[in-house]
Amino acid sequence: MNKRPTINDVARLAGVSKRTVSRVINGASNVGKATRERIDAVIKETGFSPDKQARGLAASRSFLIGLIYDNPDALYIDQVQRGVLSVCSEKGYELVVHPCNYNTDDFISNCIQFVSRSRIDGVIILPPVSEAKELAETLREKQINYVRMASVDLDDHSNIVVSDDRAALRDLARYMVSLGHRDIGIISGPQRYYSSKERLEGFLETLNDLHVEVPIDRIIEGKNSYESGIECARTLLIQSPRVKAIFANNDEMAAGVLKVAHEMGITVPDELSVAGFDDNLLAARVIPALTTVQRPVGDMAALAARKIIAQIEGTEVSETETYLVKPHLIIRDSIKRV
Amino acid sequence: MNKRPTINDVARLAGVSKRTVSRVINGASNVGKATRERIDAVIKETGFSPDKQARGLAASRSFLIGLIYDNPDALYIDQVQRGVLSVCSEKGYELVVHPCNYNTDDFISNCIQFVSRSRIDGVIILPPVSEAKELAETLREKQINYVRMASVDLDDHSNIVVSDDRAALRDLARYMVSLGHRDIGIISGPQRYYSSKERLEGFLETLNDLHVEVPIDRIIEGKNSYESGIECARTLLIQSPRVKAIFANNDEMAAGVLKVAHEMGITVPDELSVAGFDDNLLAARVIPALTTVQRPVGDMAALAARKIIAQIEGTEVSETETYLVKPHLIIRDSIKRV
DNA sequence: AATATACGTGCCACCGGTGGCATAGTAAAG
DNA sequence: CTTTACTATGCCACCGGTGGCACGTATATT
Repeated sequence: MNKRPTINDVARLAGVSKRTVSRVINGASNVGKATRERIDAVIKETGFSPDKQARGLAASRSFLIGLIYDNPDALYIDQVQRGVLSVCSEKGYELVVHPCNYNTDDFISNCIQFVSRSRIDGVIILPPVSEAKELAETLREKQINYVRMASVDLDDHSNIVVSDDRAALRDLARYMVSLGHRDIGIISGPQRYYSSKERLEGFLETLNDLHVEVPIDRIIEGKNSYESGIECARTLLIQSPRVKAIFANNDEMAAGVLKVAHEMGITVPDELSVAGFDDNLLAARVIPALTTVQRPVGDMAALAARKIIAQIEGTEVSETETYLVKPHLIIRDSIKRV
Repeated sequence: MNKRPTINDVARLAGVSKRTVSRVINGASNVGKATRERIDAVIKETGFSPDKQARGLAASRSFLIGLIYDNPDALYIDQVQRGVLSVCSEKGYELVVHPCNYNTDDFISNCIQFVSRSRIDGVIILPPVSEAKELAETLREKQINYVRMASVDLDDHSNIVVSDDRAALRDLARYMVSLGHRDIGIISGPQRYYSSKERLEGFLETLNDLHVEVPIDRIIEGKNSYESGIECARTLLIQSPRVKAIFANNDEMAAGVLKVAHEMGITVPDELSVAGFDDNLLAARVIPALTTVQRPVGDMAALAARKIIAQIEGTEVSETETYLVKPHLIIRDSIKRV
């Protein structure tokens, strides 16, 4: 077809200079009303929309937002993407995804390359990569805009959105105890991650307040995978057969617990209660459906997107925009009163 | 820190014109060996890498590949993204995601806008959007590069990658019958999708060859969701209690069948066998683990990426590159010999 | 009435590359 | 020893916008 109209076409048709058209499309204030209307009309008529490449080249911007992660949970990623995109598309940005490998040496330079090569305007970093102190420092040094999503408050509030996992785990602990549970086992996440630590501590802290003891041998550190859940559940249930309730650091591992219980002929939730975390795809599908904790992932991601765009455009985030969101308990069938 | 080096810096340092540097970074053949080496050295030394924006503006390219989809299956999307990215990053492209709403009126213009605004070099279209004839036609008209992923061969082989669902379903049918199943029920997918039709037909066709009848009232059309699976399973199992095996069009619905069986006190696989499709996250986690069909999604996506890049760069895809891949049966615990 | 201030607009350079063409240098052909 | 034919390289315009500054005109100030 005929080529897309450019700013020059619009300028010619409206009988003004391209500079003025540029002002209009950027919403500059100092344009005469009549002129603005004329130009708007031409824009509508021709279907003109500015070329992001050219705009980017001239203004040193790309209208691209990067998403950096190293997370196996596809569902989580998907929710994040949708949340970010809902904001992006409205503001004229596009989302470029960049899964990476957190454990390689060139991980940081890889991310920097990614940003600088495509002139990405800003990046959103997902856990657990978001916990990498060094990455954040490098980005800050290079003056690259970033926002982290995390479970702990470890940055300026304009650079982070955190879910209060600890508070959610307090709720879960109270809930379990209120149902009469005293013999509790835990399959924690890797303690090198803040998020896993937060959850464990929030849980233990509250149990402690309620005078419920969890002997150290009833706490097993898992790796957050289904397989790891199976392994840990076996160890835990053999080693401490009196355990009547298990909290697993995520739904994947909780599913592993269900599997092992089934193998061992233990009925859930009659003989054993199980709680997960994430409200994964699995959670509602598994039998019995898992009682778990749901983070408002999409909302968090949208908030992160709003923050990064605010940084990029230099508009301050409104003070009402918070940085802390609280996950909430989803009660299903896997926990039963003793 | 100090700004990124530009082509001008490299040219100056190497004592040549920027045009020659441009030739080197584009792998043009007509550059003297000595010159090339000198330039390469400077590039390495300075860490120069060409600015995609500028390159794009000049050459009318963006080095961006778009991914268009309207698919609720996060796991599928995730696998696709990883597959595409493995090829992209190697060839210097980035991936821009664009979930959309297949059912809105402006769906097509929305996609076109997406492509033209960011000058996306080419798009990969996932099912079920990939079945939209009109979209493909519009793209072709506008000379936008595209590759579709689908379950039916409905385009030039350079524009499509198809998984042979029909063949996979033939295998599944043979497998079920070989295990003695004769009383088979089906929860199909929406028949307006080719993929669902292909699966149903492949399955029925083979059962027919093997002289197994499936009465029409044992075929129920579902909507591919878990909830729909539950609903259809209820109808089917109440209406035709003699059914001893069910094929569900995807794992989500198969999980629904499992749920209903559990509710009704029917043991799977002892009293009822169940098969799914997709090898979803659920498949292995659910109890009993689902026998299902796995498509090599990542490989298909990588192939699609290679095809789209070949189109963009004008290099023909090697003839050995096929367009057809065959899914394969994953045998787990949900089907048992009668 | 003269001067200062503000506003609306246009001109031109520039962002960092690529395309087309001109040109110098060198090798092959006559 | 020319003429021809390449090969290697450079020059300059251009892609489609934005930034900085100058300029003309209208309004406010003294």
